[in-house]
Amino acid sequence: MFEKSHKHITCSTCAGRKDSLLGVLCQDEIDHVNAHKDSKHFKKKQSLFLEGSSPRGVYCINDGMVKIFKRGDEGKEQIISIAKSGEIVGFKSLFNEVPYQVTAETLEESNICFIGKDDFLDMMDTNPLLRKAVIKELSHELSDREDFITNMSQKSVRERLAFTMIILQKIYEKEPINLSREDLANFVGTATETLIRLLKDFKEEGIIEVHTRKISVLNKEKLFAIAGK
Amino acid sequence: MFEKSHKHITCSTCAGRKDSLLGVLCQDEIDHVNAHKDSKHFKKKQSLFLEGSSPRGVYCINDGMVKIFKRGDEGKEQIISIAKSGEIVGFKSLFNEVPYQVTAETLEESNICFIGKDDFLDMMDTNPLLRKAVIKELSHELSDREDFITNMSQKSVRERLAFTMIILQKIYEKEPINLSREDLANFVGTATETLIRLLKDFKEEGIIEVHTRKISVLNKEKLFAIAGK
DNA sequence: TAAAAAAAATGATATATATCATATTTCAAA
DNA sequence: TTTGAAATATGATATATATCATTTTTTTTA
Repeated sequence: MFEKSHKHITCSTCAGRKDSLLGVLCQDEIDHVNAHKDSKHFKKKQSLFLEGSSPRGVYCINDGMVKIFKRGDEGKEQIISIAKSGEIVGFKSLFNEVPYQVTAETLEESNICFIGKDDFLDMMDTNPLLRKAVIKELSHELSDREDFITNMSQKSVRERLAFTMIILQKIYEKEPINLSREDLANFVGTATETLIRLLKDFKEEGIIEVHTRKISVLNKEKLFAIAGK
Repeated sequence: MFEKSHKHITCSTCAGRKDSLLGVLCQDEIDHVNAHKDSKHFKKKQSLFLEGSSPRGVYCINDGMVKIFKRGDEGKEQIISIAKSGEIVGFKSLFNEVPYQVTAETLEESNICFIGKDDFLDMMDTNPLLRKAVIKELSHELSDREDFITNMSQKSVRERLAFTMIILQKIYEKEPINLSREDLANFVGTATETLIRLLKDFKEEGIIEVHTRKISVLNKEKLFAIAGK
């Protein structure tokens, strides 16, 4: 059940934590985080942090969804990833000692906890498992991005849309994909109008079903076939 | 002077090491690496490792240049980065426990040392500085890739070429850029013919000078202006 | 519930870039 | 030095996709 209040969210009962980076923490550490973190309720379209600002800590999504994007020269967003419950965002720039290179903004109402930089870095120093998990996560994201680059450069928009729908379906699981056409376009890396037209094609080909903005995948196999590899 | 033999390369006299990831090692560690590593001479177009194969260690470029690329569905290469003397390649997949996601191949004759997986991971466990350096490097590369994605999706080929030339000039320093047109195209993410035509434009605009395959940048400012941001 | 604003959809058009074909130049090997 | 192969270059053409304009639908707010 969605909790709207500013009430404290308890780490030990946080459903997402187990499979997150913080799943490796011991009880002492969880207690410490729990005591020091900040629980906050975010409305839709609120930002957690902005590209160019200085990192002060990490954000732990208890409930909700967050888009991570960069702005190009003309201000157009390129969505890099979408994070949901159980995921931790904003830790990359912590190690880099540079301002955030991306912006994080909620896609829907969300409950998100904030863990201060020092608390997080201290845990990194003392907990080898956390360290390993962070390094592994960074490596994983890196190869993800390299895939993304290759897709961007070699696939058509139609192929990329199929690929993106597969990713989004994993994120939304049983729920229909619920993103604005503009966000979708900014994830695929295309113009909104082009995206809308391709979506129509997919609809006519029986690959997806659309209810206003919500999109359900009907034929995953076809998506795979279009996306390639 | 370029050393062609299979002779051992000595870490303590390796010019590149100081500013590399391994610049943080203490004397003991350097001695250990020096005793355990493998020095190898690579001819042009030899691969260090292949996408899909299992990581066995890391490669430390003493002298030479290496391209890192992925193959798209149709086998076309997308160059992700170019590494040169002093850089270490192939460490990402080490932490990921997955096969290499990219291929590394020499662009010219190179002397490259190989450090076994266990040796490297052991140092990571015992040397906090190395750990920090690796994490920082991963974070840095990550934001690099995210820039790359945004450029790919929002810039024209002409803009991307300008951007790529700026990067390449940093890599080649005073030397002219020495890459095949195909490699250049595969870095920019375009067709070879398109790349050649744009190169011709740049030449006619006095931005670059071309001697067969070697390209010198004459007007860096113009490149910046075209690349944007 | 109506009015206003935002998002989605459609249409017409322009163009950057890919693709295919062919010619020319450069390089390597005999 | 000649020969063949590979790389580079040029030309012609097709098309996917961006862009701009407008309409329709949906959502938000008063």
